[in-house]
Amino acid sequence: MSTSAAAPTRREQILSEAARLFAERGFHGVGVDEIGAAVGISGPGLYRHFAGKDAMLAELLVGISERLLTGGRRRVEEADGDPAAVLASLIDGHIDFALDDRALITLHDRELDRLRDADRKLVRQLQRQYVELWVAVVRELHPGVGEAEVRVAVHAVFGLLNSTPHLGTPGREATESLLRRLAHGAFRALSA
Amino acid sequence: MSTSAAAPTRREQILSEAARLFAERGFHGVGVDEIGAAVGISGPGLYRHFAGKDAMLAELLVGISERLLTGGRRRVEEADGDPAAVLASLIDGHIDFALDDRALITLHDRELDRLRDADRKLVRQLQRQYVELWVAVVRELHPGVGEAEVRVAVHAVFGLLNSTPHLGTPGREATESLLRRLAHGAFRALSA
DNA sequence: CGCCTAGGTTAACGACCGCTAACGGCCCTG
DNA sequence: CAGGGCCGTTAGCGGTCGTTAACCTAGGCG
Repeated sequence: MSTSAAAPTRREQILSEAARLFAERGFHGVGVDEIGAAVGISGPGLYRHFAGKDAMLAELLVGISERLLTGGRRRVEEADGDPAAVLASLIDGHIDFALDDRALITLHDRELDRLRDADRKLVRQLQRQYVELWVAVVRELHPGVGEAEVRVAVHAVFGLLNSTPHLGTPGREATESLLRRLAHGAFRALSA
Repeated sequence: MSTSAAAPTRREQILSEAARLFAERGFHGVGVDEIGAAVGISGPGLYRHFAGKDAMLAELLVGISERLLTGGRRRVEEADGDPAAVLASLIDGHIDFALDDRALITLHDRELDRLRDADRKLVRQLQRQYVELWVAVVRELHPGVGEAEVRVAVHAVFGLLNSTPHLGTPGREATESLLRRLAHGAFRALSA
């Protein structure tokens, strides 16, 4: 394993707490003093680890987008040739991500506009590539449906899967299987 | 007609522009000067119409929640007795709302925590009642499914329908019918 | 031992922001 | 025509926030 670590480094602690706070109260609603306090240091001590508050948000959003895209690509390769299996795997992966990192999911489509231009463009590009993964496989499964409609449907299913932050989960397993069924049901209705 | 007006009053102008700006850059990311400039007056002139920035957000969120709930109740009454017709009507109504007032949909689940305690409780209560409308009718249609699961499904479909802000609509009619199909497909998969 | 680096601390600055104060013009009404 | 809301304006206050500066301490190492 390359990027996994047993004990989280200080940088990772900060990122994790910042993600939680940003998701709870919004980027502008959280002060650097609060982020520092959440990891036991106070205020400007954060600047030993990050260039600024913007840099934390940027690293979070770029990281999410990269992880989503990388995981998606791996799943497409693993189930190559069988579009139905690819789609099922993409759905499962997205559900895992949504349930494991609710805070990041929230940030992902909420605070994108707070980034500097370069970072925002990078994140947008990664997001777009991730969407293309889904669009390609869904188009294989529903050849009669136009590309624009498929794109809308993919975004809509993202909205469905990303709704997890709003609900008090009634058991991880049950939620997982329920979301899976709902997502498949939505796609199934595409060319009905 | 009681509340409709031909020419928008200044208050309504302000609310409309504030909604747009809040949705674009977040509540904390928009200054009162910007809101004023958007309606042609500048800065503190807003205080002739609202007690403060918080009051604008409060009125927006309470207004959305009330309109959603009122519209939902009306639809339940109109199609009384036929659960399938009620659900179809609720879905259509929610789609209309999502497509007509994207900015408000965005605010609705993004800036709730910026409200004063009393306002937040009111909005939460209205939201909960609206959800209950959906849960009741979906449970009638899927008697075998537990209440917690139905609630999750309803929230998930809200996420699906509210995904409209993210996409560049390819024609209002087409988007409307597409979202309708996806939502029905998701619910259909509930007890499969 | 002496020193450098890593990772903290507190103080303070400059910018911004929400809001109030004080003021003025327009228009309607008696 | 006098007066009073209504609806603006500008000036400025008080607080907060991101960031920098200056300083301190512990630990590894030649």
